[in-house]
Amino acid sequence: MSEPAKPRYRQLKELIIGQISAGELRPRDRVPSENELVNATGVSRMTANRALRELKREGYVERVAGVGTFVSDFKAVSHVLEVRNIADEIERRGHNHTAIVLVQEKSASAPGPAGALRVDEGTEVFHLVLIHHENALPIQVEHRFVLMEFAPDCLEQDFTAVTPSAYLSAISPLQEAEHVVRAVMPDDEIKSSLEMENHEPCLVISRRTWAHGRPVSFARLYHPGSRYELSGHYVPPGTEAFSRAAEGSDE
Amino acid sequence: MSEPAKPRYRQLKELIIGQISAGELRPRDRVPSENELVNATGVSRMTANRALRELKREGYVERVAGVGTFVSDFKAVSHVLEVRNIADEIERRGHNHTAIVLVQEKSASAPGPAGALRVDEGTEVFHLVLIHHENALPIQVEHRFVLMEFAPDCLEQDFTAVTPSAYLSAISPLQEAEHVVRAVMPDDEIKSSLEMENHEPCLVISRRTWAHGRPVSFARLYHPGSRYELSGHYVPPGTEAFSRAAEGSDE
DNA sequence: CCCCTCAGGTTGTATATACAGCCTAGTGCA
DNA sequence: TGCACTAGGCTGTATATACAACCTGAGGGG
Repeated sequence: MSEPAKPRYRQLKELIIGQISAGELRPRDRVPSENELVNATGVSRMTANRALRELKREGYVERVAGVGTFVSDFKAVSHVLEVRNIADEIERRGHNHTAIVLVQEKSASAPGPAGALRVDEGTEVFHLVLIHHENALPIQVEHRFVLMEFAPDCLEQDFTAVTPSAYLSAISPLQEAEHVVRAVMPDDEIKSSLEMENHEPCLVISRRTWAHGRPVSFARLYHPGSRYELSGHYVPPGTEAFSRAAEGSDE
Repeated sequence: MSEPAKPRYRQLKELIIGQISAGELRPRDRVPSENELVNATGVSRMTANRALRELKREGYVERVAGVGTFVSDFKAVSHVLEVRNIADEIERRGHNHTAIVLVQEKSASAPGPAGALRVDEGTEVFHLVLIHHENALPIQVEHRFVLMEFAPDCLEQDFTAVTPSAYLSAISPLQEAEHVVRAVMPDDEIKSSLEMENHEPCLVISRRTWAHGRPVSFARLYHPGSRYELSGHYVPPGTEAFSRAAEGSDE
């Protein structure tokens, strides 16, 4: 084996995860305290603390100061729909990304985007429409609305080179995002842009990004429903559950 | 203020996040090393280490042993589509959840589920079909396939009382899940079960859960596309980005 | 000119120690 | 019986120290 000896705090974590996984420790059971782990395994308390602290952050256990550490009721069956920069997404697949800009203008915001951006209906915002291609196959139509004060040079950008998502991230690197996923029937414009069959449904991801504590950008991302799948395989930073599952695990 | 004095590692984190947020530290910029933080702020190196280690886990910075710490290109615009137990989901909204069991039997697995569960086509698996209601409105059709060896008493369960998801969690509390989201046109059975209009599309979440290092359950969850929305507001444990955004942040 | 080596800075881990804050259980007093 | 208090265990944080592993860049030898 190519085992350069796992660090001790990791061994401790895996020991405990193993006991939980094997049923020796059941939900709500008490996990050995830091000092008990010190006595049992010979590590220092700080090492035991790190192991338990990380297990807590990962959802395996809950800790109460003065009381103890307990196995979580059930590890949150988690998630994972990471939708970031479609260009990156495509690059990761080793494919080629190109984009066509259909609309790049100032316009009065419609009720939907206005509500999402928390501005009055009719407020001028930047409006973008792009078609993203993966190896010449249209894969996403992006309708985006951006607060003018947030990105004043939005009209001068070349969004075939840098996606709006990447551009906005560059302006304010600390963005949070909300996503809403829906299935709809596409209108004719979307349908032809994505070269879709007649009665094929469409997956719409509405994304709102926040900066400085308020929404600054709202986008509707249209995908051909059956052609493109959002896979749960990608592991966002900090999500360790999936990497464990992926790397074979039991030892 | 009701400030019981934040711990120093937290102050350090907020200091650095503040500098990134204000643009003083830009993506790819070098963040002060642990020792520099020690000299600058007077904390011990272990405290600086903890601050930087957590910032790394949260996606703010990247660290390279022997080189330094650097501001992330952009904080992964993250995610959040948490799909867990639909009953819990409905309860959280303060509504009433009921379920109808249409199918609960052993059956030979079709190619799709067989592939997902990594068994041969035709292998006998438990097959469930349920309709979930939120306040008498049909909200989800659940087609589920479970490995027989994993849940031998699957036929005796009353899934109107405990959802399959909760039941499986109880059997093996440590489950991981993958999700794939697609939009499709429902077949007649789904369409009538969900009381859908004629050409309304359908949101399908395919979920595969893992236990003991292998897939044990595969489900297709059908939602009426336009009636039900998966909101990104829920904050899963360990996702600190959203809670920060929620609690007001700048201090 | 290229390659090797080595020094120094940086992260990653581990330990021993210390104190604060929280909670529980039990003691003792009224 | 019922209440107040306390001792002890537990987590949370902080520090000082140590060594290993890693990377870069400078310098020297071929």
